[in-house]
Amino acid sequence: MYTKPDILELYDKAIRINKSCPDHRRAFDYWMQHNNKAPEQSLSFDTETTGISFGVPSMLHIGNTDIKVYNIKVFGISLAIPTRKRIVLIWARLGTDLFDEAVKLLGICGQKVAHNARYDLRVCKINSIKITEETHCTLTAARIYWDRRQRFGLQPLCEIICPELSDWELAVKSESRRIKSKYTRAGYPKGYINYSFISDKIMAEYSMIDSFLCLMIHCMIHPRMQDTYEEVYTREQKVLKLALKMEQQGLQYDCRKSLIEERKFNKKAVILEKQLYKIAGEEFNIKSPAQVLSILLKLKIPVKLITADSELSTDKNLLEPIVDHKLWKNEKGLLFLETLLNIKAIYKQVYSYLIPLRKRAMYNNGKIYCNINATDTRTGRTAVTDPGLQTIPRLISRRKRKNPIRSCFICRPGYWNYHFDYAQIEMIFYAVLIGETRIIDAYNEGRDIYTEIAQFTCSEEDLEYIRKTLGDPRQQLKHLSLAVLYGAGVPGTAKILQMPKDRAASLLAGYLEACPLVVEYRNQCKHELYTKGYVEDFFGRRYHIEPGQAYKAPNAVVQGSCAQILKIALIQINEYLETSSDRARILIPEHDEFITERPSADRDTEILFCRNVVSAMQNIKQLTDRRLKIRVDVERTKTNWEAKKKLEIS
DNA sequence: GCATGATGCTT
DNA sequence: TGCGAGCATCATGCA
Repeated sequence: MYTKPDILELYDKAIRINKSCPDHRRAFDYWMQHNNKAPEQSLSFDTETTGISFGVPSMLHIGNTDIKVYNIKVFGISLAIPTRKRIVLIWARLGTDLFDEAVKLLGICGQKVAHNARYDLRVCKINSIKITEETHCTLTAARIYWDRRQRFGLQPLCEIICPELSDWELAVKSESRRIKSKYTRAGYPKGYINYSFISDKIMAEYSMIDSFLCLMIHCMIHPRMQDTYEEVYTREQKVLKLALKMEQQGLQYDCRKSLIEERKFNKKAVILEKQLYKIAGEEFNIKSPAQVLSILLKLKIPVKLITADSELSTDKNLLEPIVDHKLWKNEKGLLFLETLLNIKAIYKQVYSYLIPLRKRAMYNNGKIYCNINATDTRTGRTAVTDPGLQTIPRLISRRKRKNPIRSCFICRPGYWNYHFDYAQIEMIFYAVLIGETRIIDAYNEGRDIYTEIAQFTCSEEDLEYIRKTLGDPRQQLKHLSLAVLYGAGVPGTAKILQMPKDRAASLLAGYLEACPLVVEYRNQCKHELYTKGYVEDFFGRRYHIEPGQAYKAPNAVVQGSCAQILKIALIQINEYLETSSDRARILIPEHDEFITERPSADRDTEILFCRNVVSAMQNIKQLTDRRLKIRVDVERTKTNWEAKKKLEIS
């Protein structure tokens, strides 16, 4: 058995930087003054690394060669260990005895604490550092305890908790800048310099305070988590682990197919570019809004056509109607706009998706890894970054064709992918929230809610107008309903539905008149914001919003509640998978959808698997309490995401 | 080199 | 009076 005193003894023999560091003295004083009590057998830690991207090696550009460097390496660990009488801070650099002891300590005793634990746990895993106990995350706790309006890096948190200690990272920041510019001047490539270049003295002062603050924050918040937010907090703890697991699985990506599509797009783009320059009479940078505007003005487009909020703009939503409804009486001009929109759509596909995704996959044997951020958003939604896999296009805009990007995401050999999608969950939650029984009833009886909404909110005249100028009324009413939920006013409605303001105003007025509960709920929110300063979601989680921005409240409550449901579902699906013999895995969450994979098997077990997942998604107390059975659509594919087909399981 | 604005993709 | 939550790209202006 390894105990704390061992490392403390070792520490006594090691460098004693804290004796001479004023920052540390201030930190100790602060701790003693506020008499913070740390949980028994706890310690906080922080890892210092030489790189920050996961799954993607950093690239060094040296001369004409690109060199791949897998450089996410721990080069140091700092610990803050509370003992009965004092708090011991340790900075241990890779290669020292102290480092080895620190690693051992992480592996055995007591409760661990880290700020943004997901990151540190990931780093430790990659570097084969074992962390046995549950790790608490101060970032997660801070997000829950305060509200989600602000960022909660360690420094901003410090401003809230202990402003007198909040300038501890200045030295390391300025040193980092100094070294970077020195090496850059000497011709070293970008990204070559990291914190491991900084002297041990400065690094130690910085890093020890870092983990100390983390411990202090934990001591302050954790008891309150247990009192008030136990359910929410333990849920986030579980999701944290699952996010880590999903991040490390990666998604299969077909680089060859991607490259082929890329070339097709580029070929088209070259032709279109030539056409565009010919019409314009000169070459210009199509990616620059300013240059596009000047060309448009040169072609003498009526200024009011491209004006939004009294400012000139080249926004797609502004330009598209001009082409679609021939609002500009100029054949050449319309051709210009049409070509421009097509080129921009192609650029989007190629530069935002195809190229970045392919590059990532190429360096990782056809796998794409991402960051799954389960806590760090205002409403508690899960965000996926680096790359942002939640925004892969469904259709190519303007052409309304199936998008080739989705066909590049392929199933692993021998596996099927299953997509589980909550049907219209946000609208239903909204209906429940405001008590709109007409929508709930329609949903429960299996009717389409937007068709229903269209019937009781629109006059015949409006419906006729929509049908004539915009197309399918159901789709438009869906847009309108969501816009209302998001708090859009007349200008917003006009923009979303691409109609004149007076028409939008009457449509919106009709909608609100037919749904008085919408207005009533908005007023209720406003009242709560004025009296209490926050609104609560179905889980008792609070959203602090300025009363002046009350229009944001309904959306926060709905989106927040849905995010919680998704998290509960994630945990329950995982629980099922762990007990089943399916060898199935959750690949990634996408707002109101889960993508999973499972080895191919016969139809019976497949249906059973789907039913179990679906029931894990439906059997949620907060749903059943409200007599809600949210429909879950299941789709499956054995090739790629674009080819997925609906699967009936009932 | 960095911050900011404009734009566009998702739900 | 009012356009929710995200992420990613590129151009531009400033230091």
